[in-house]
Amino acid sequence: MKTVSRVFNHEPNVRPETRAKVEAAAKALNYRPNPSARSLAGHRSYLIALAYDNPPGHYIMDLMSGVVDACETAHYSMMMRPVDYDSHSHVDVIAECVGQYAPDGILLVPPLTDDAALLARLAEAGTRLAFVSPLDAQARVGARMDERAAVRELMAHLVALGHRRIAHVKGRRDHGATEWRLAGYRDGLRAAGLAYDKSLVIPGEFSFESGSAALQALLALDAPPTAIFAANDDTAAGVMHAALARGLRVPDDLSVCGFDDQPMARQLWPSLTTVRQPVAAMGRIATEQLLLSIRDASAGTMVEVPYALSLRDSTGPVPTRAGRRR
Amino acid sequence: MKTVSRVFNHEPNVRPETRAKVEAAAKALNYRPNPSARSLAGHRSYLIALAYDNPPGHYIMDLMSGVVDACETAHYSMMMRPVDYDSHSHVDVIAECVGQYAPDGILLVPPLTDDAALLARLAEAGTRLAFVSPLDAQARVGARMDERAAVRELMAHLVALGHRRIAHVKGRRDHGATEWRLAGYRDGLRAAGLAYDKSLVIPGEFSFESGSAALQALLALDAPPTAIFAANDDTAAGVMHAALARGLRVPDDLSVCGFDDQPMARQLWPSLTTVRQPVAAMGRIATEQLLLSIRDASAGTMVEVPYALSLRDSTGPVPTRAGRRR
DNA sequence: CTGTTAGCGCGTTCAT
DNA sequence: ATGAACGCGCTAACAG
Repeated sequence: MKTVSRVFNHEPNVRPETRAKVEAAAKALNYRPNPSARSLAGHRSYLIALAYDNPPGHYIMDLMSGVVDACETAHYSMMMRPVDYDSHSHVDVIAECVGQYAPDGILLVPPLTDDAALLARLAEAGTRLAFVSPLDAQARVGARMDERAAVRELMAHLVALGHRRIAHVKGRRDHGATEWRLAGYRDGLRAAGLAYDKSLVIPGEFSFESGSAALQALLALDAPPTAIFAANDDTAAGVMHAALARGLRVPDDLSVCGFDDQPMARQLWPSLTTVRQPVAAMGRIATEQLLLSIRDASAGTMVEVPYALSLRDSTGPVPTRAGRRR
Repeated sequence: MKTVSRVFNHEPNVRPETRAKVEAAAKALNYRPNPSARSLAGHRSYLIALAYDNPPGHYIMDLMSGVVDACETAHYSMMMRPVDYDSHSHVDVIAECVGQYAPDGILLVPPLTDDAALLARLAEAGTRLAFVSPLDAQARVGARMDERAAVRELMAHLVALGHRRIAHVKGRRDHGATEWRLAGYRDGLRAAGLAYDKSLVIPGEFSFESGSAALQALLALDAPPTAIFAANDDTAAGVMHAALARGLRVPDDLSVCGFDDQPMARQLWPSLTTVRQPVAAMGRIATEQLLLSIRDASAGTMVEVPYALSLRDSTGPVPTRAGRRR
C-alpha cells in the first residue's frame, strides 16, 4: 500500500490503526523516505536558504544555529548563501541559487532584508521569504527586536551614571539597525533633556576599525564625550582598544557600550556593557515562521523578541575633573 | 536527444559541435539540471556534510566559508551538522544524518576526526570522509597544519624576549591540537635548555573561562611564570582578562600568547601574539580533496598548509625585578 | 478512508 | 558518437 505517503506526511484521513501498522513496518525495515524522490515528485525542495552578507562575524554563527534547529525538527535542510553586498553581485548570486536549488524559502539578513532590487527579483521568482530585523515595517514574516527601545534604556543607564556628553558611533548605511540605534540614541538624549550635538555622532561601519577611528575623532574635539555608545560590539571593541592604547582608563576616564552581546563582550577587558540580542532564538523563530508561510502563503507573522541589557564593567560614573588623568 | 546528459556531466565521447549545440540550446531555454532528479537517478546526493562540535566559535565560520567556496565550484551543496560531542549522542546524530540525507561525503572537524566509535560507524556506512587536523596520522584525505612546529617557533620568540618561566594552558582532552601544542611547548623548552616544570602546565578547555581559571592557579605559585602560552585564542583572552583584572600589565608584567589568530586576536587590548592558522583555506582544501575522493576512492590526499606567526603587543621582554609593580 | 495509476527529470543501459 | 527505453522512489489525482 502506498498510503505510507500519507502517514509520513502527517496527513489527516488515516485510520490510527493503519497508521500504526505503517509506522511499525517502517521501523522494522528501517525505512527512510528518500529526500530526492520526495522533492522530485512533490515539486518541493525541502530546503531553505540562509542568505547573508559576509562581514557580520559571530552573528551569523548564532543565527545559523537557530535556523538549523528549526529546520531539523521540520525535516528541512538549510543551505548557506553568503554574498558580497558591496560588490552588487549579490542579486545575481541569490537568483542563481534560487534557479539552481529552488529552495522553498529564503531567510534574509540585513542589509539584504531591505534591498529593493533583490526583493523585486525574488518576488518575481515567487519564493517565500522571511526577514530577520527588516527595516521595512511591511515585512510580514520573520523576527525582529525593538532595538530603539533597547538603546533608549541603555542611554538612560548612562544618564543615570551622570553622563551628559554622550557620543554615538553609527553603523553601516542601509542597515535598519543603524537607524533604530540612532533613533534610540536621540530618544535617550531627549528623555534626559540633552541637546543633540552632531559633532558627537560619528559615522561607522559596524567594524572594529571604524570604532578605533571614531575614538580618534572624538578625542580631537574641544569637549570630548565622557561616554560613547557604539552601534555594535565590534565597534565598541575598536573604541575601547583605541582608548586604552591612548592611556585612557575604561570606565574611569571613559564609558563605552555596544550592542549585540556577542561572546566577545564578556571577554574584553573591561567587560562590555551592551544590549543582549537573542540572535539564535531569532533565527529559530524566523525559520519557523518561514516554514509556516511555505505551507500556507497567508500564514506566518513577524515575531518580536525581547531584549535585555547586559550591564558590565565598561560603563561607570562620569569622571570628575580632578579624577581625570593625562 | 538525451545526449545532453553527457554534456552536462562533462563526459567524453561527445563531438565538440554537438556539445556546442546542446550548450547553446541550454542557454537559450535557460535550462538548469534539476538536482533532485539527478540525485534520484544517479544514486548520489551531491551533498557534503560538515560535522562539528558546537563550541569552536569563529573557527567554524571560517572553515565553512572555505567549504562553501569549494562546494560551489563543484556544484555540490553543503549541509551543517552540529553535534554535542560531550553528550555522546553525536554518533547517532551523524549516523541519522547519513541515513536521511546520504551525503556523498562528510568533512570531520576535531575532535570528531579521532572518535573511534564514530569512524567505525561511518566506515560501515561506506561514506567518504575527509579530515581537518586529524590526530591520526593515517587519515588520508583532508588538510592539516604543522601545529607543533608553529608552537616551537612561538616559544623561540618568547625565549628570545628573555622568558625562562613559561607556562602553558592546555586544550581539551582528545583534541589532536592539545597534543601537538603541548609537544611544541616541550620542544621549545628543550631547544632553550629549559626544564619541563609540570606545575607550569595547567589543564584547559579551549575556553575563555578555563584561561581565567588557569591564570589564578599560576599566580598562586611561589614562582609565577613571566609568560603564558595558551592553547588557543579564547583561552589566551581569558588569561589576559584575568591578569588585567588583577592589576597586572600585559606585556610589562606578563606576556601572553595564543593560537588560531581569530579576528578577536587583533581586537583585544593589548592585541594578541598568536599563530595564524589559515582555517578558511583548510576548509576549502579539505573539501576539494574530499570531492576528489568521492569521484575516485583512491584519490585525494592530506594537504599540509603553512602557518605564520602573528607577533603583536601581548608579548614583550621579560620584566626586570625592579620594574615589577604590585 | 484506502489502493491504483501516472508521471516528476534525469542517469543508465542497450541498440544503432 | 548518439538515441530510445526503462526505472530511481516518491507524490498527486483519482477511483474505489
